[in-house]
Amino acid sequence: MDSYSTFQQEFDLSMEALCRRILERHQATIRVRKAETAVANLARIIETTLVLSNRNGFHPMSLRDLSEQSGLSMGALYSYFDSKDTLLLMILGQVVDAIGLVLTAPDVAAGDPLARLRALMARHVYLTEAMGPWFVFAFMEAKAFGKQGRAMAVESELWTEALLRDVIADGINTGRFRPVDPTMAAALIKPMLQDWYVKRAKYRKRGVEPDAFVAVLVDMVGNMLLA
Amino acid sequence: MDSYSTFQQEFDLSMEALCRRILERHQATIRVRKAETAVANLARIIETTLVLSNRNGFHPMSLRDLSEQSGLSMGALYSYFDSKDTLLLMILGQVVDAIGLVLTAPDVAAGDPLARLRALMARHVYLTEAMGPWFVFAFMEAKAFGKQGRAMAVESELWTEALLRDVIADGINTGRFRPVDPTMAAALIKPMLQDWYVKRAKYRKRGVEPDAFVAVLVDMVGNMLLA
DNA sequence: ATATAAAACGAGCGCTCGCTCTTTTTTGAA
DNA sequence: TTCAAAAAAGAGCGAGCGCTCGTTTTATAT
Repeated sequence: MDSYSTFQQEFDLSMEALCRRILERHQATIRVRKAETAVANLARIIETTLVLSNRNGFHPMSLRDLSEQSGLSMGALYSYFDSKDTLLLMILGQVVDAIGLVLTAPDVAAGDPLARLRALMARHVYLTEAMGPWFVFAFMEAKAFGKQGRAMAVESELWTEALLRDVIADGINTGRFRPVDPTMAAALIKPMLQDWYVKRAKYRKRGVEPDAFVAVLVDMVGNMLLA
Repeated sequence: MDSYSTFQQEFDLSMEALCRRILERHQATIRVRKAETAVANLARIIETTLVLSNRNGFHPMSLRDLSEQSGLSMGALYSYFDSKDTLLLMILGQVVDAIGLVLTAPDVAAGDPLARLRALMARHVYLTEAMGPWFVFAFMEAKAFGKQGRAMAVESELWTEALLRDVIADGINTGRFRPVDPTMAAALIKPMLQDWYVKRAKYRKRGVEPDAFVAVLVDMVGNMLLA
């Protein structure tokens, strides 16, 4: 029931849906008026950007490469963003947007601490499974956007960590968890969650599916924390 | 006794020592003959490269930036490497070199499984503490070197993971650890170790020192694995 | 069928990049 | 003090970058 397939039904994180959100947030700079056309081409642009950037990095990707691979001309590209940096910001912004959408959705805050922790971790794994290339991009390229990008990344990191920390603190206060330092425990759980998308290829090669990963994670974290 | 300060006495990972190793490995391309001069300037070059690259990325760093910040002319720089890619390779290669040096050193393989696991994790934390910017650089820029760099990174990742996996498997076979999947356990421990250098600023801000981090890690992993 | 607006096109602009090469400075043995 | 070798210097080169803009193609309404 609380599996990846039900997650996919609950949240629409398809390329089309994500690009529709991007169009909304960047109406001011996108010069194409017909939403249908704009979303379709944004999808082509961003899909290609994620592939090329996750191969060699965003900076090495030239806009001529992007033009060639996406099938849109240089001029057409610049109908959708006013600078290469804006393209980067579109993707980063949508990642932050999706994190907020998924991790603050209701029902995460119900049940006993371990169940809530499980739900939070599962959501994180499922979210990054659905938007793998987006998260890899954000993780690797946040610093390329200078102070603003770095600050955005740090803020998002600390925010997710705080969600974990609060659940752990609750577990300790109700006596279900050992009296560990909740901040440190959260700080150590976060990188395990991130590993799912940063090293996705490794898990794929070993045949580990999202739900199997969540199961192992819950087992390990449970033993780490339970009194 | 088994602390960061004793580690520092055991392994010389000073900038000078590391650059001397780089000079040895790249004698063929480095045109400066006097070792003393070469090591001193390599140190300036690499120190500056790490600072500039970890700020905005290796590709965005121009060699004119590097020249200006390091105080060496364009011509002088090209006495130490024959291309920007070679400079990247020098740093990546020295990271791999140091991993091999530190993690295969004797005495890691003695004692009971948890002690050996502790020793391995401590060494990893201390190594990445001593060479923080090097590891951040390698982590972020490995893909910028195409297939060769990616392969190097994956190989190094799996090699370290295998060390963890073998100790965990031993622990399970001798009945000291719970019967978990050793590969998955190792796969989850690795990102916690990497977090120490990837998010170093966060831990610094919270006043967490290397030995404190190791202590928390051992506590958590111990509860994760002990029968 | 025609007019008009929307969208896509792609050669070309100015500029900065990685890299080279001649010249100048520094070094150290005689 | 001299002078040849070693090292550093930095202007200059062609290539390729991000980005623009006059033109052409496509879509839509009359």
